[in-house]
Amino acid sequence: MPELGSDHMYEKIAGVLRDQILIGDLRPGSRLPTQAQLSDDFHVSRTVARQALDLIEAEGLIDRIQGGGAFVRRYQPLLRRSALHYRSDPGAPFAEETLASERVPRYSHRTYPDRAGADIAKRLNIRVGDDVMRTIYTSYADDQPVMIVDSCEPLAITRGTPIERPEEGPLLGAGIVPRFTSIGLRPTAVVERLRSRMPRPSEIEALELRPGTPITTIVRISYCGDTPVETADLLLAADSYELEYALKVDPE
Amino acid sequence: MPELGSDHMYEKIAGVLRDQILIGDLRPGSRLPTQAQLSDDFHVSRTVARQALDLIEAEGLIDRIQGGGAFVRRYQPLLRRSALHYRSDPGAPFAEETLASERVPRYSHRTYPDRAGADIAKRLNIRVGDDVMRTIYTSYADDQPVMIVDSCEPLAITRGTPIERPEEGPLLGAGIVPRFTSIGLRPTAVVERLRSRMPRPSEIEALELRPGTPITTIVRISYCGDTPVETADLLLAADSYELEYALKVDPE
DNA sequence: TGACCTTACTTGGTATGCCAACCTTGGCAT
DNA sequence: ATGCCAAGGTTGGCATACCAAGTAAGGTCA
Repeated sequence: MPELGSDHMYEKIAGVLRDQILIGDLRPGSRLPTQAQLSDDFHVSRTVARQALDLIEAEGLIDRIQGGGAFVRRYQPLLRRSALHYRSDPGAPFAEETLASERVPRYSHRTYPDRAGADIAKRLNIRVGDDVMRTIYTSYADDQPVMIVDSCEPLAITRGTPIERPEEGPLLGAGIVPRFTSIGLRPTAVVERLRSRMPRPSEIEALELRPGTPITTIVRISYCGDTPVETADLLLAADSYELEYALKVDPE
Repeated sequence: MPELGSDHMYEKIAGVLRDQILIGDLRPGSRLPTQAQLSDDFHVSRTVARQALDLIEAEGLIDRIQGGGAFVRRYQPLLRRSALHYRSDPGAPFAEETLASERVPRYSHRTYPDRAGADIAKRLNIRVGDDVMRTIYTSYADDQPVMIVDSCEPLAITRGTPIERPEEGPLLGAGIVPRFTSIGLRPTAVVERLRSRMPRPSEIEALELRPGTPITTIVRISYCGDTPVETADLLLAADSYELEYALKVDPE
């Protein structure tokens, strides 16, 4: 059935290494044979051994260090749960989900007033140029960047309220539900739209992505009834996250 | 600022081509310069031109045809909406979402009784070896495979009912909500857990994936109250799908 | 006009070779 | 013991070269 085991040597070598990695014969962190070793073992040139490593590197299975060797990559994703992020009680979803994986959470942010562009305006159902409060977060787990969030809230709604600046006050690090609830605008729905693809160079740099790592982009809009109260673009390193969506089926 | 523009020629060439593609200078479907052309233009060997193409191919930006050339890849994902799949009315979610993108839906399936393995048993809260009805779907849009679903339902629940075999009877192609509702077990919640990563060879084959295309795996469990009534493993071609989750925030 | 075939073009697989960059380790000196 | 440095090992970037395999286009033949 599966015609695996191509007649091309570089694919054959890659296949052997891939199998050893996936079977667990080669454990995470362990070192692969050197290129010289591989070319010896398989009776091919180093060129071909390198192509084989190129291949499984693009599959996200190994890390390569110039002068150092190739090593089996670890996979330890965080779990991002909708139930955690969009619950009512205050709390720090990101910190909790990071600690749940026994890793150290940290994030930085920058908040500033901005004007809505065409895209944001459409999402928030406001006019282009209208004032919004914009916050950009970078989240780290064990000092490794795992997520970047670019969030916008219409100032027409939040201006003058205690939550005008998201990262000030008692609800620091809390989700949007408790925040807007605190000003009497309890969110009723959140819509997330996601895509996964290979990253652009700027994204590779921002998330310090290694080769063979896809990213997931999420466009989020939070509603209170029919009015959008917040929108955000999330950028996640796909190898750092598993996403869980808990959906309630409405009764008729 | 962004130190884009490496000092390595293959990255430089890849950068130029990538920019032209992303800017839209090179339109989807259009042909890139030949390797010979590139090596001429940039004064490098064909080896380096090939490396540059290898790179943007791994990013999912181009398709290459031996003897034919390299072409800018198209991106036309379907939209998979939770609201569509888990609504109450009967209907054919996959057909609808495919037609919504003006493409031709088609799917094949195979249904057979099976025994639960450790994983399935745990998800369905039954014992290992218990009877389940298993159905494997392969869905196509314009004859291209875009999704594979491996679904299991405990026969302890469905045996003898009209929905024992999912793809028989009047609710053909319908979602799980109307199906289980028809036997008096209206599902109340669905949990989906997703991951994105580069595909294994078997997955590349099954979904006819091109290089640089990640996949998204979804583990789904459908509940009626606290009892799991169905579980499934979904495998999606990431370049064929955009996923939308509409979440209702529960009132305190 | 349509089917077929030849030919030039283009890409893919692989071998060699060379040097730069980087890591690792062991030895030396303080 | 500690720090520094040199040497060897290993990977990365790139040039050349050759042949196989596949495409595309034009010409021939029916």
